[in-house]
Amino acid sequence: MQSKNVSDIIEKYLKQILAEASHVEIRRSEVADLFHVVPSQINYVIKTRFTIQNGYVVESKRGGGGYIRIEKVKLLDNIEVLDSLLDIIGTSISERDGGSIVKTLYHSQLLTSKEARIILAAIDKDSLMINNDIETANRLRSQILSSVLNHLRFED
Amino acid sequence: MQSKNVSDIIEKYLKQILAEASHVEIRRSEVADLFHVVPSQINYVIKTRFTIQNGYVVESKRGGGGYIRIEKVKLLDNIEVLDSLLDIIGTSISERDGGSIVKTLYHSQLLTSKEARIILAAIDKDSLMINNDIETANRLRSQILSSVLNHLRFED
DNA sequence: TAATATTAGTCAAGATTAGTCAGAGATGAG
DNA sequence: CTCATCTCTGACTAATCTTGACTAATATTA
Repeated sequence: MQSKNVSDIIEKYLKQILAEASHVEIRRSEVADLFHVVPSQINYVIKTRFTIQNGYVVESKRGGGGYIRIEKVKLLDNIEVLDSLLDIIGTSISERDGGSIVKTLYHSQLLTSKEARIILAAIDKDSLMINNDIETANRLRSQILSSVLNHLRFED
Repeated sequence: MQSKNVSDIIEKYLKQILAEASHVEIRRSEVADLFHVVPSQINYVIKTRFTIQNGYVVESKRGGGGYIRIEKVKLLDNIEVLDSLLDIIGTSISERDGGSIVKTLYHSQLLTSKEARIILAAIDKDSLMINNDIETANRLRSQILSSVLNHLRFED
């Protein structure tokens, strides 16, 4: 099962480092040079293979001394509930349904009551209303809830 | 963790002092000489890394005997600082400044690390971007952060 | 008080990184 | 063979760091 494309090879290279260390910090252009590809391909590899769903957290900085840092996080067991809730959230969700999602998470003991209240404050109608546009608020609510749920997959 | 730029190194130097003392007082030109940079780079380091968002208060004096003094403030002792943060949030705030505020709240033990990560997920650019409009995202971020901070203020 | 010396502040240009996006190219299933 | 999807490229964009010329405030000296 040889890797047929460079993206797979770069992925393997990074994961090999991550097998021994909890994180890896690279200079984008150096890794691109190493594999004789354009720098933006590194972004492609990261975007397609080091997602939060797969248990990776990526951060970066531009400018002098810039870097890309990939961290491997430990995924929790028993998170099927997150996937089913993510399906329900979809691309748009009402305040009422969003509140139900948060309650479910609380009752599943994935959130404390304080954490639940923080999220409710964030997806409140007043926080998300722009130009009195309910549909936009619903879209934003789904984006925020999805992002939060994806971060609940792991523990620090 | 190789700080490849001088600003990071100067930041680390100052924070090392602040880890032991509640404040640090420097002569700008001396620190600039120490790291072989122009004096105005010290201003850059302070402006980007020792803001009130980050939990620091800076004062200075020009002329003979001039100095720059950096003080680490404690949120728990200073309700006024929470007000300052709300002022800074205003009606629009960047992802960077918003992130700094959340991290400061965590370091001040007003948030657990999980609570901080939930908020960071909620105010992430990807969560708030609608129609690729950064200014709208900044406005939403300020609304969400204000809501959460006000919630924290009236809690135990 | 006025002139001079001694500090720090501001700002914008240039350098140095990473990010985005649309389109071209490659691959594989049917 | 064709279409859908994945991979790869490069032009353009954005963020961050570094520098230095100019400005402003304060202290000292004449």
